[in-house]
Amino acid sequence: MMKIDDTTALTLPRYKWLANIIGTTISQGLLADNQALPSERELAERYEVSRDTVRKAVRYMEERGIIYSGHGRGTFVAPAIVRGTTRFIDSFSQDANNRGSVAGQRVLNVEPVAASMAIAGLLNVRPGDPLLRIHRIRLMDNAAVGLHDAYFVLPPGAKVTLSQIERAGSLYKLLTEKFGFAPAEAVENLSAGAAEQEDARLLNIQKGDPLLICERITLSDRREPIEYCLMKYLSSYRYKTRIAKRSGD
Amino acid sequence: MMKIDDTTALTLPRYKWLANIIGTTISQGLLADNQALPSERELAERYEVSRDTVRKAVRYMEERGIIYSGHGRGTFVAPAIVRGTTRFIDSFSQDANNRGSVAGQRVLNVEPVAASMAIAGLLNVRPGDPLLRIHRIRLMDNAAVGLHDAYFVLPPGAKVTLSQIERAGSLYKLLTEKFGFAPAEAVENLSAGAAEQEDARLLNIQKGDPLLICERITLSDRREPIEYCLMKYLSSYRYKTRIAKRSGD
DNA sequence: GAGTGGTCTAGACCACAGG
DNA sequence: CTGTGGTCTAGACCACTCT
Repeated sequence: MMKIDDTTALTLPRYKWLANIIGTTISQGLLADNQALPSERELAERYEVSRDTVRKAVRYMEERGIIYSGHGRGTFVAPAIVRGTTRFIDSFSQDANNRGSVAGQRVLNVEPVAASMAIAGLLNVRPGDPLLRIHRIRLMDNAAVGLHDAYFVLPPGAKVTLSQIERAGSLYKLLTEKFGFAPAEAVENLSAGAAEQEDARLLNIQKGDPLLICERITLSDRREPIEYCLMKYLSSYRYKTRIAKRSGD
Repeated sequence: MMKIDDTTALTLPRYKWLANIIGTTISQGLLADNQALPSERELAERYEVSRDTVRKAVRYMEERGIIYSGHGRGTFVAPAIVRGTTRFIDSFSQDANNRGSVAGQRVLNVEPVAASMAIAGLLNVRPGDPLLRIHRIRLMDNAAVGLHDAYFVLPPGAKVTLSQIERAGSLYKLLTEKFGFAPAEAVENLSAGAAEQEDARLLNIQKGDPLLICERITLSDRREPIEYCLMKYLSSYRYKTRIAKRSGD
């Protein structure tokens, strides 16, 4: 056995620790696109872990689109075009960072509301049950790019104020730390739509202009629905995503 | 060791074999949403495989959004709302099946073209290099729902005819079997846009109507770009996707 | 404390790619 | 033929959840 590791004295699993080392090397641009990595056996020896642990690190990075491997050929650095296209739940700020922009928001309204029949069905609560609604404009480099209309299922008595949200960098972080909001997975439904009068006013466009419409249901680690969010984005907004291998393996 | 298995005498890896058994049970509706599966140790014993093989099967299904697991709690059936939202490359026919609809197409044009500067850059070829362009209308239950304008990098001398495409159920299948086209991954870029005159005519809508615009670059197993496709869908079309856990693990 | 998933090891053999 | 990734095993211990 080795001494866990050097600087990252946290109890990080060894495969994630290894993945971080390799991932950092790649993100620093020290390895070219499609360049081969050392073989799994060599990595195992070099970092004093079992080959199976190396394989876990490799799979971990493959899932994230950082590297890919071919049977009998080797493991390689994924080209830049696919790196960083893996989506996460709080993807807006994420996306902004990837583009070198600054994500922002202007909260229009935060209020407790009673669940409508439509939303109650989606969130698995009874119509009339209390929800927290947060309506906001999303900004990118201080320019409005979209609208978010979110409805949260929060524990009774959870009180969120406008100033809290504005102080917090991330709404999700605030809800997670204060109210045990624990998003684990989300389902999104994208389509195109035309701007309504109100959308047009808020986004400073014309009524009828095209918008990217995204409906999202967020699920907890127990797969209970905890948020419904209706998002509308300007046509200049880009939603990047990565698609895995074919259905037949 | 056991006798591999009963009917599926193929040399399917044991973890996929196990995943198929469990997956079939779930898709047949024999297990309720969020119902707990037997523990990994029990599955290992029952199916006479090592626990590690069970874990591989579990991870395999987790990636596909079929099940999920919680540390110290157990493994559970993913709710129907998330099952089947994992996207694959040839997703159009896939989507159609999931909705109980029939995917179709009407090929407008298939012709060799010289790469424009814009497309050459994306496909990593030189401007003027030969590409195969396939322009078609996508149908769902015989109604037009979108336009696909695809540019393929194929081996020199590859000849594809209109009748071949119309006979083949899937264009991807045709290209894969005939010309070694081997898609492994794709990057998609979604946005909203307004219908041009030509789009409106083909889709039978008004100029300026909102469209869901999807640009895709498909990569081979060696991560070389092999297809660029510009897709435009009616606002009634839904693009469903699933998002994994947060960025912090 | 009992039971669960999560990590890790040290071997083994198979399947594929490339000279 | 050699080297690579892919599969599989039989243990071990840790970390978490629930009662």
